[in-house]
Amino acid sequence: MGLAKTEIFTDKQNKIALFAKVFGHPARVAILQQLFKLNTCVCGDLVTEIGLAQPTISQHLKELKLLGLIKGNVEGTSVCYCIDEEKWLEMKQTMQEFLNQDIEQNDTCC
Amino acid sequence: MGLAKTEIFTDKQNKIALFAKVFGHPARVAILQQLFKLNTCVCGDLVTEIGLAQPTISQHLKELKLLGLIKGNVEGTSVCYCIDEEKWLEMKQTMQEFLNQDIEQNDTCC
DNA sequence: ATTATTAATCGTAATATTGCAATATACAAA
DNA sequence: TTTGTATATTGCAATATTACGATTAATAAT
Repeated sequence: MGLAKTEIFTDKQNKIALFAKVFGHPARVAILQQLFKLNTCVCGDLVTEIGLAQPTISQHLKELKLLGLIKGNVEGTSVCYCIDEEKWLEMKQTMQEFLNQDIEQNDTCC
Repeated sequence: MGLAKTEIFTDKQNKIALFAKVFGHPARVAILQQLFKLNTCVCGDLVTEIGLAQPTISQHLKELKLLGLIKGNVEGTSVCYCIDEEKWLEMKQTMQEFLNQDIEQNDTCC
């Protein structure tokens, strides 16, 4: 299979999984950190900064763009990518709600 | 390949990616939510609660256990799984540091 | 001892992901 | 218009993930 049975889960569970999945690769983590650091950034910078081939970076950028976490502006022959702050906030809230879960009662089982 | 080049990233970037990856499947999100809700929980309950086959749930539990986020206690013929609160806290701090990143300067590129 | 119950493991099919070389596209400069 | 520069797309090989049937292992109950 290799195919998640998304239809048996809630929208929220699928949403959390989708956001988490995109952070599940160190290259995408590194790209996002770079975009936060230098708010202005072209793809070429990322290729030299991170040690992956240009098509590979381009592919990772595509996934981040697909989720809406980043947006790109064409600027001559290069493209300027940056964080979509609104979407980032939405994602952050979804993830933090999940991370901040607390144990309801402690029935001392483990 | 299908193989991430972890050696070119920092330990922290790889750590974030590893934690995020385990949340990158709705079944594991659902399992964790169940474990938070009922602090005492056996694998069988999860199989009926979530709609996946027993071996599939067992496999997802294994991944969560491998990362240390949950621990299991044998209790007769069944196994009682629960959140490892200490590890969860460690993970939470790592992830929140990443999520709470802020734009450094705003060079109005996008 | 035999049988039932529960969870783990094995094996395997289907699909997804990662990475890159080669190529295409789009714009700028000469 | 040709040439250079920067990014996207295509195609593909290697590996990973997901899901589950069949089986095994371990304990409980009879």
